[in-house]
Amino acid sequence: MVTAVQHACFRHQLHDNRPDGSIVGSGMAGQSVAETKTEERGSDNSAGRSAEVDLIAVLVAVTGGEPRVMTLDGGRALPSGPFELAHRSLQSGLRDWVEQQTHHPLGYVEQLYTFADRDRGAGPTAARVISISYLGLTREDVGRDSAEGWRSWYDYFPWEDWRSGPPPVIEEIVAPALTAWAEGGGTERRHRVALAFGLGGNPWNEELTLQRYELLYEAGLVAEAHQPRLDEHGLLVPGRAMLTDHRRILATGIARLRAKIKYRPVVFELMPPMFTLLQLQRCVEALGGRLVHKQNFRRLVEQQELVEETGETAAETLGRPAKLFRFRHAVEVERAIAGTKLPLIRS
Amino acid sequence: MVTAVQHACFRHQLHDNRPDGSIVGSGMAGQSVAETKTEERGSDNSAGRSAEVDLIAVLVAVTGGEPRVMTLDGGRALPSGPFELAHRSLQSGLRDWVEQQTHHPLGYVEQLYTFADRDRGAGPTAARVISISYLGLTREDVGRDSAEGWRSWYDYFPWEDWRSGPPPVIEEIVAPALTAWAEGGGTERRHRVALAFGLGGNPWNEELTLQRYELLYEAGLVAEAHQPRLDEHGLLVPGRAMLTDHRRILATGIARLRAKIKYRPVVFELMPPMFTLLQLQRCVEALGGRLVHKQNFRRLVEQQELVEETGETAAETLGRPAKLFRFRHAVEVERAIAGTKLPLIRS
DNA sequence: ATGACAATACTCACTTTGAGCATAAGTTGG
DNA sequence: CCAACTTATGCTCAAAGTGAGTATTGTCAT
Repeated sequence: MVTAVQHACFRHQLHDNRPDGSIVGSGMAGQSVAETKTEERGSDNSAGRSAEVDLIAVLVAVTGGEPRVMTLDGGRALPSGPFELAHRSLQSGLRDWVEQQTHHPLGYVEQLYTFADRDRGAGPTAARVISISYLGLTREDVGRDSAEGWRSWYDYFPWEDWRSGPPPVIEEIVAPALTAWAEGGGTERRHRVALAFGLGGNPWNEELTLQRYELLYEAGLVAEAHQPRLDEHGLLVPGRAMLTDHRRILATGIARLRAKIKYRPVVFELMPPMFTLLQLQRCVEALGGRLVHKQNFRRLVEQQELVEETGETAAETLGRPAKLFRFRHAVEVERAIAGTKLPLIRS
Repeated sequence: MVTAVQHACFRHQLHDNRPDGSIVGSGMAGQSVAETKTEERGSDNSAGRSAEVDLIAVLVAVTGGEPRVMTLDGGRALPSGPFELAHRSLQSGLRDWVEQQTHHPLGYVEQLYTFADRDRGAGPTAARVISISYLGLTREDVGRDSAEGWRSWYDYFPWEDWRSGPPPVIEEIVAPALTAWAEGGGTERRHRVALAFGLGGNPWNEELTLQRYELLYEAGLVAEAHQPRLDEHGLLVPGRAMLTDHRRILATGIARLRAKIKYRPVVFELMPPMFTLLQLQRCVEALGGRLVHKQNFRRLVEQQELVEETGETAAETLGRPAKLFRFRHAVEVERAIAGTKLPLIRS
């Protein structure tokens, strides 16, 4: 526990929380703008008791060492559709829409977050919409009509890929722009920027994807399809835009996945039935946007008995042939037992 | 990562996931009942595009060493109300309802899960309802009109409190009943029961609260207010019932909180401004339902610099006076940086 | 054979945990 | 004031877990 207290936590007191529990404000004065942005951007009121409910999917696959997300409309939207009474459940509704729109079967799925504002996207007259978002993991079905909607998620967040060192975009564009913006916002704002983007000696934390996006949005540095702030500052951070708040939802999905692979064996949902340890490593690196220490990575995977040898070896082109492994599905059950990190008593 | 793979994970392929990512079925045949119970119990179809949206709160406090939850209606319901267009956001809507119904201010709040079925509670004619649930943490305002709706959450889940050893209910009632039920369900079902309840040599995992409840529900061993299965088996597991699916939502909240205190310093939301380390420990123990090793607990809290001395000591009645500490709010920011557990390269 | 390129094996120095043992500092009942 | 009790704090020790490298071993393309 203490652990109970081991990581980061943020307070929100009278303000809305972010999907990832990120910091919003600690009661200090000043950035009420920041604090109220996430779940409540505008929206006209009236009194009604029903709302339209949308289901949105962040469908992820990793192919060719790139993390990809399924998109529609030329990369501008995530698969989505309204929840209808005909749907058995939220998840089955989502599955219906995704399979219908992308012709891609959905495997592992988990709920991400429920948003209640679309103000970012719709005009001021837009009705209240509830967006229930899901994260889905699959293998890209190479060699089909697919490849169609799959795009590297780094197209949308170029500053998130640190696999070949700090992305130049940060030092060249993001950092200066954000720093300038933060000038007008007190220490708190500068602090948030430094933490999120690893400036001023702070280490980079790949899990803060959503916070970084929100910061950029708040600073008016990203444009979305419906709202091309193109000339406001004459300066925009690179990265492909999306409709309404789909890019925010994508950021939420990335953040969740980056955090989750660290404590649950979900990566395997993205791997083919058999793979080499290097392939597994590349997959993890693609998701995290960072390189990992090869030897230690293998040690972990093996000592945790997450995989088992298949007996076969990869027919690679270069170097010593690697053994092919398969995921030990048994761990799914075994690990259900683990979990705890409290300094428990007894045994 | 490998870590990426470190804990438990479950597959669901064509079935709905549980709020806590719990196991549902692994493609093996047999328990389709289990697999489809969570989010899709019945509900009549028609074609509509809007739904009623409810906000439900699991409001937690720890007083007198007991974890409490705020209830209404004589302990049969959680604070809740419909989301209306007049609400600024989901969270503010929730706050409005809770404060109006309980007269208790809401502090820390985080979204729990969105359910789409109320079949459990409402009759077959019930319209589609979306329930968006939240977890809230506060300090019980002792010495007010309050104390009113606060109930120990172990009233609802007696088998969850292991602070004074394995609860007798398990060996006496739960285990036999579940075992009998599992007989008719193949190895898989027996396995699930053993894992969830720590039978057959398996260790107890306090985080599986929701899975345990679901298992009991599936087995027809718990009754809810609207559906008092009282005589079906002539045997029911003890534990207070609630309206519709509120008890399930409560279980979801408990599970989430038990998991969260292990990696985020949220316990402090439940503590008074100043406290002794033993009080903090008791709070953690109350939540987890398990005892922790005192010395190691302190070591963790201190070495992680989660607290700082106030200089004062507690005016206790017994034993050596303890120092009073306060939470170091700075860690909220510092910890935002941490997070990673990948065997990263470089530094 | 010679390199190049990976896959694998092992080391080593710390750090982090799980479990206890030992003291210290008040309170309470003679 | 002393003995008995109760809780707070200090410390020790060994077993695991981690971060960073170094060394070897297979294969394929010259």
